[in-house]
Amino acid sequence: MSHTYISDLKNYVGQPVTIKGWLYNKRSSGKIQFLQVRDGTGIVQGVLATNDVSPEIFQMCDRLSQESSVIITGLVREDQRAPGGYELTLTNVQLVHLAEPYPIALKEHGIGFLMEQRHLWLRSRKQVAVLKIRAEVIKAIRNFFDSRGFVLVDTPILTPAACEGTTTLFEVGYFDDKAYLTQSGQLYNEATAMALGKVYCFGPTFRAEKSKTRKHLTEFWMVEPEIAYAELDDVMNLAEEFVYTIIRQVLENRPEELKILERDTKPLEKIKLPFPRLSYHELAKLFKEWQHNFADGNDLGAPEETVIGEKFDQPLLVHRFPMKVKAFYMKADPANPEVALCVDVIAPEGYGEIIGGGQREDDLKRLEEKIKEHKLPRAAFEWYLDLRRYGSVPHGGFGLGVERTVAWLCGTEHIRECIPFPRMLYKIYP
RNA sequence: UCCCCGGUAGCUCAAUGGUGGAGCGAGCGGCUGUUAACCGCUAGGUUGUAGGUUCGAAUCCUACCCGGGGAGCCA
Repeated sequence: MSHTYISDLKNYVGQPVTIKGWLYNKRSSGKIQFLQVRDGTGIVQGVLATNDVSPEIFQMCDRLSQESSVIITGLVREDQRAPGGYELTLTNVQLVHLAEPYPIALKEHGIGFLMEQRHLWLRSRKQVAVLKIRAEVIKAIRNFFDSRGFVLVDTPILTPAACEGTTTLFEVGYFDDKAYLTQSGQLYNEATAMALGKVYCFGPTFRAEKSKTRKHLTEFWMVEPEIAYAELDDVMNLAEEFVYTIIRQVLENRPEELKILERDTKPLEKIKLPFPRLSYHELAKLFKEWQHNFADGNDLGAPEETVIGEKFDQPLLVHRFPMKVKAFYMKADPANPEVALCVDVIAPEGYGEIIGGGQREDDLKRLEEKIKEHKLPRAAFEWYLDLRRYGSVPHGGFGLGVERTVAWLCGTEHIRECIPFPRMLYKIYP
């Protein structure tokens, strides 16, 4: 049986249509009922009058519970009184399943309760809007790289050792051995970039750190481009064009969803290329001027990200951090070996670091020293060292966190709403 | 892992040492244009768990469990 989607109703004014969906809300005045039905593409109000349908159908509708699945048929009319501008004069309502009393009412709920009901919470308007924007961000990401000659290469989820050796990994059994869930595809991407030139990987990433903040998930999605023959400036240029392209595409294609989320789009509209760039030391000097208590030499923390969010209305590229606070594979700046050729992109409005990346160490000897300094198991990195033995070239790339980006664009308080089923510290249900 | 806050009806909350309530939701009834509709009635509770103080504990104390917020680390 063919049916129409609510998002297409504007093309059917004056015609009868059938909608298949779920009852979002209902109001009744005895002889007239208003059924609000959602189908994933939108919500439409159906008007049910005693004159238009049989008494059996009218009585059945009077008993409909929230989220009951229904198939409704009626004439499409334009009406200012209807939410959405269009409504259906119903001629038939078919009950598919009468829902049990629905736990999520159309009112305020606590976050703990909603997270327990995540599988049902996803049906509500704002959650649907967030998921559509997430899909748009992912589409923008893939389109950006695909249209620029990058090849999508999937890196492994199960890995034999820590990529960076610093953060805590999820350990899993691997036959008689141990394996770890990936925390980054970068090292493998360096290998594939030497094969294909420009590559990107896009997949889930796992961090077993006991982080408990609005910016952390234990399972999150990351896109990581890697480019052979690229230096830090190339990486920074790519990163800012990339972020800008995502913003423009979401503003262009998802205005309705941003509106549902009550996102003030002005701060997003005014983002322009190029983004401001500061070296770590320039930024440290600014912190001093602003009388912000910042220990020069440390990595940026949440308080610093908040200050940056207040002082800059554009994404900020911070480059050349001290080597000490960065991973072993970072290449030192020939002009000042104390700092790394790396870059973080800090989103405005306090959303923090959305990109981390830079140029990789391409010299065999220096990389061997760094592995020793960081006390990493050399044997696990022999293949990685091979990349510096056979045609080593300058190269670099970055990683962008999808949920942090979606949280920023949607203006959500917490990134847990930006992935369908978030995994967080001690939370894995549903 | 550390610091702070909380746990009372299905949900959101009130009751601050003296008879546990309201709104929403649910059930029943009313209403022909509702916008989180409205009006009336009904049901709904071992106050997170265990112990302690007290004539008397939702309320004070201790431990534990669970949740929320923040820090560090990171995307």
